[in-house]
Amino acid sequence: MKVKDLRVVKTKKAIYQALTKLLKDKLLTDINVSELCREASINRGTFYFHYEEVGDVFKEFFEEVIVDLEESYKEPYKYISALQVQTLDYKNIDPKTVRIFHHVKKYEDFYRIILSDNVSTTYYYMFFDAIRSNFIEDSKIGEYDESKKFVYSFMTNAIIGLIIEWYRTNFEESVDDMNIHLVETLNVITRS
Amino acid sequence: MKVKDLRVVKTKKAIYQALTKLLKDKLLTDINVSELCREASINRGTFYFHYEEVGDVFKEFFEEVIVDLEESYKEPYKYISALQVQTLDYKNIDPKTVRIFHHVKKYEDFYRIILSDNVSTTYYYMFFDAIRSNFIEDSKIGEYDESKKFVYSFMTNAIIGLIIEWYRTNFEESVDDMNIHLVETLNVITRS
DNA sequence: ACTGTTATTGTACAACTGTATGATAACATA
DNA sequence: TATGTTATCATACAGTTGTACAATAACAGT
Repeated sequence: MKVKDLRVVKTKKAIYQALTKLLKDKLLTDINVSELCREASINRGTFYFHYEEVGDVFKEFFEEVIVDLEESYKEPYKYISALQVQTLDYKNIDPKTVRIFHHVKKYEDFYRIILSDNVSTTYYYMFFDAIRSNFIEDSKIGEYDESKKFVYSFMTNAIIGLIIEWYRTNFEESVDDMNIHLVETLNVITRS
Repeated sequence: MKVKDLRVVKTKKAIYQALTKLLKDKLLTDINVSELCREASINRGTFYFHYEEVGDVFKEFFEEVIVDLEESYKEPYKYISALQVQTLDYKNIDPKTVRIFHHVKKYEDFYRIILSDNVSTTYYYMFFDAIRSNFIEDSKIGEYDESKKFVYSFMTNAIIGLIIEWYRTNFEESVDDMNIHLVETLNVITRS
């Protein structure tokens, strides 16, 4: 059984490095296949043997980011927020949502691309589905409640809404700030 | 002063009709400039005189859809929901949100494209900003409350989250169904 | 080491892209 | 009606795209 063909490993590594380098200077949308292959020193035909477009490579990047999102959502949370120290008002926050904020902050450079204008919605939906899956696994033990699917999509996209606003403020707020915004928002909603 | 150059009007009309026709058979992503110009019987150079890519034409389409969204959000609401007749439990729904659902249903064919995978996020953000603006104008009289911007983005994207789920069920639910989903979702959130 | 499989390369091709140019026709205004 | 402006067209060009093919080299299993 083939575990890893060294030729493929080498080729993909070259492509990854090339894309990483090019992304430092130009937008994902502005990078074309020829340029990427030139930078990676691989034949263009080889690229098409593995991918269809430049975005597919970025998609593989983002898939690893999504893995981190899922891992950090599941693992025991050891981060002590300054908020939790200061006051107990925030104790009833869903403590897991803050991990999403941490994750986004960690991969800030990626989310600047994913949430930017004029990129494919594919990455957005990858993000959406990942968060939504986490929410579902988190709330139900065992069976999936079909009737709740609108609730999950509502909550998932609401959180992404906060992250979009975060992105638009150039990620200036801290993770704790984002948590405060979430709590305040939930307060506004439950009060109406 | 030039109000409308007949040449431009004619050209754009041809492009609009061509794009409309092509969209019946293929995805927006699969329509290229050459094909569009061939269908519209205009010179390719003329296209580039007005636009940069096929998506720009669709953007003009969607801008009109957005105008309808804003109009229908503002105009006095005359639609009597079966829900409002049946029960009074739903009287405290934000009555204006249902208009968004009506609008999406009305332009279902458009939102099938906007919300589909692998299209530009540009249209998503146009939709997002339109709804968000409406929410803001709706809640404040006069000055804009900067501190509430996360609340607006949260609520806006939450509603779009419902619409994404609606899209994924192929818009099978009725507008009233969507209203029920919204109310149920808000109930779940306020109960937690 | 041998053999069949497969990834990579170079090359080629028709089609599309984005831009530029000059000619022409439609436009606006005096 | 005459004149300057500008949208459209035809053409051209270098570069990209997606695909195809044969040759070659790297791989996996016997």
